[in-house]
Amino acid sequence: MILHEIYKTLFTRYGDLNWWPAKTPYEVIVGAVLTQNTAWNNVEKAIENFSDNLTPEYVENASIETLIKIIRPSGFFNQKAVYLKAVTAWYKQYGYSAVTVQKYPLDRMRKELLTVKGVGYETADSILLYAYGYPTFVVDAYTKRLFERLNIDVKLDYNSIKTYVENEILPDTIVYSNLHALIVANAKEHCRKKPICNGCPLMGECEERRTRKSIMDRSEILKEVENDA
DNA sequence: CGCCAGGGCCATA
DNA sequence: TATGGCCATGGC
Repeated sequence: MILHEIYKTLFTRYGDLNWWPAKTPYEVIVGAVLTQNTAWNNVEKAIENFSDNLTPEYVENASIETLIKIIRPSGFFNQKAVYLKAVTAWYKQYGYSAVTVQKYPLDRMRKELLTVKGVGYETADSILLYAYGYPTFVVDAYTKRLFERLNIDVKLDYNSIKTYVENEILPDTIVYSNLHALIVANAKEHCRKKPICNGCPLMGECEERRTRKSIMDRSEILKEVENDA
C-alpha cells in the first residue's frame, strides 16, 4: 500500500515522465550499458560521438580501440567497450526478433541477458522494460536509497526490493517505467546522497516512518536492557 | 580540490 | 553467497 501512495505522490509532483532518452531498442541497450554508475550527461557525449554509427553492425565490426575512443566520456571505457561487443552479439542473436514480437517469456529473456558479460540485474531489467516493454521493475541505487530512508521493511538487496515492488504493484510496463523514472527524478532533485528534504513531496511520509523506526529501535534497546537484568 | 554519478566483474573467504 | 577493490570521465 505504501508504494501506491509513493507513486501517487511522486506522480502528482512530477507528472508523466515518459522516460528513457533513446529511440530504438538497440540505443536503449547501449545507453543501459554506458550509464552504469555514470551520469547520463557523460553518456550523451559518448552517444554523440557515435554520430550516425550507433548500429549493431558498426559496433560489431569496430575494433575495441575505436569503441574506446568513442565511448571515452562515459568512463570505465575499457570494460564498457567489451560489454558493448557482448550485448551487440546478444542483440543480433535474440534481440531483433524480440523487438516486434515478445517471442520468449520474461523469465527466459532475463536469464539469457544475465549470461551476457556486462549485464547485471539492473541493466537486464532496464533493457527488458525500456527496450522491449516487458513488465519488470528496475531497481537502482536511487531506489535502494529511497527505501532505506523511508524505512521500508525489506532487505536492501536487488531481488528483495524488486520482489517487494512487484508484489505491491501488479506487473504493468507503463507503471513500472513511470515509477522508476519518478524515483530517479525525485532522487536528483531531493533524495540525493546529501538529501535536500526541503520541498520533497515525500517528506511527510519519510519523517513519519523514520520516527516510527526510532521508536522501534528504542523499544529494542529496552528489551535488551530487560534481558540483561 | 573532493565528491559523486541510473553497476558489474572478479578474487577472496 | 557475500563482501571489497577496482574501473574513469566530467559536472559541480
